Amino acid sequence: MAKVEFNITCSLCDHLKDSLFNGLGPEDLSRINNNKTCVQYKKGQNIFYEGTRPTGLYCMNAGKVKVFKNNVQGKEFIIYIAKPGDFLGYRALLSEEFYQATATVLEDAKICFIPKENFFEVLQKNPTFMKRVVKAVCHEMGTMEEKLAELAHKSVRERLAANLLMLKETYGMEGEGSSLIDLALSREDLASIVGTATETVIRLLSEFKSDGLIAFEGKKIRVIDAKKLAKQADLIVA
Amino acid sequence: MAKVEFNITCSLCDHLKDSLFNGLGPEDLSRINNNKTCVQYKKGQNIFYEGTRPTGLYCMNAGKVKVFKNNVQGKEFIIYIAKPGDFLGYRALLSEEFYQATATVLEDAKICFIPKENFFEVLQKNPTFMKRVVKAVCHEMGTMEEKLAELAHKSVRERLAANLLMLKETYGMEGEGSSLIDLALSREDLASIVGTATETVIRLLSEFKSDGLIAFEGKKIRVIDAKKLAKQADLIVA
DNA sequence: AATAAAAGATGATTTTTGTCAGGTTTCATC
DNA sequence: GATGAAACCTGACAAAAATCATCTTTTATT
Repeated sequence: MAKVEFNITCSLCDHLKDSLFNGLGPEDLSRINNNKTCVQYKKGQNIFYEGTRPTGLYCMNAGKVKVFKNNVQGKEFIIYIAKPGDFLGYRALLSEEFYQATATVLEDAKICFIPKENFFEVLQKNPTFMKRVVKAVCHEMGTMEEKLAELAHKSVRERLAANLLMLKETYGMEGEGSSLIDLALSREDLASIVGTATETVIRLLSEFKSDGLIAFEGKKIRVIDAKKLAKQADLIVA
Repeated sequence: MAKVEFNITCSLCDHLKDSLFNGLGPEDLSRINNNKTCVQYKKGQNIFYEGTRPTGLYCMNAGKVKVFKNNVQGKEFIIYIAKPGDFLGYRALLSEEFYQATATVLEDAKICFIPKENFFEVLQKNPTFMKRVVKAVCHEMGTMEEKLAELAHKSVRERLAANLLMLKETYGMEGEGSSLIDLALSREDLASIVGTATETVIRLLSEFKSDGLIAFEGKKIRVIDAKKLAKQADLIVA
């Protein structure tokens, strides 16, 4: 599959407002813009690989990308799912380490690549931007701490419920009293998010479905009763 | 218990070399030094509480502190253990959020407090320092990603072995062919690190002991056979 | 030193979850 | 629209780990 390039101007990007680049002065933004390369990726293509060295920053313009680690037996654990406006691969770039995870396209994506020189240049010249990045990184760390504690002490049922709610928050399209998670996730991917076996996810999902908490809509999941789902997540055993 | 203050000069601090303050110019360092308050804490005392707002940065001079989250049933999960030279509470400070975890003294500690104004002042005036902090934060994030994947897909036995090795790396005092983990951890605390029940830790530890992988020395654990322990950790089931 | 409290240990039991094996359905491709 | 592959589903079973109960040892406190 050949790389399909495209172009887009940062200042006109639909997702600038959701991105950390938002608020950058015209000079800084054009420095980013003039040095970036934009590529279209198909579902299943890889953006970067665990164990390789980062050479720049990826910024999502369209689609969804999963960032995951493989364990010895080849089981995946999905660390996060990137959506338009998100940065990709900044952790390894900023810690000056190799990538510790692999990024694979879940839904056809358009992603811009900013060479590290240009990113670091803007970062160093612009303390406000630097501060914003630090704040975002530390916030992200907080959600990871949350996940750690959850993984340590919650049951699979609770974690699945909690993750469905989290996905709803991030990818939910609100309907009348319900919300569609706009993300074509396989059961296997969902299992890799929750940290469990695919079969277990399947069983629990159909339980949630028969209890009227969720519904299936093609490849997507609709959250029908967020309150009951929250009860399942919170270990408020009643 | 009354607060016991003490004083120490940053530039003369034994742990400056291990700290992120290392490399700071004399002017910046004295700004930190002149505004800090140093307090001695006894085992069991709390440094900060989940849900409260950070007002500055803690910097460890002596002792050990655990940073943990409590779940609904009161089960602890220990996110990390801070040692001399480490910063404490910087995540919530930099993300401008409430503390998401509680910090409690494990071994009598001396901890300096730097008001956030002064810390931010130095951070903003000194891009090199800022860069060093970002790098450290992102590195820390990497270890958390590692932990997440481990928690998701490894067995308790593997996680316990992996954590013992990690503790050895950080707190190990090297002896002849063995290494003492210089940390007075209760079985309960160890369980909170691994993310399991206390009884399970007790059982596995005594297995490791009878297999000659570790030995007990008072409240501390000596790693006798790191290689075999690594085999237990890696899921190289052979 | 006596006592209480906390930490550590062990056994029995139950629950949860992973694994394996066998199905069906869905989807993409020729 | 046939074919193969991938995804999805279900049941049976085994393994891992949590829970509960009880007991011993260690540590702290009066």
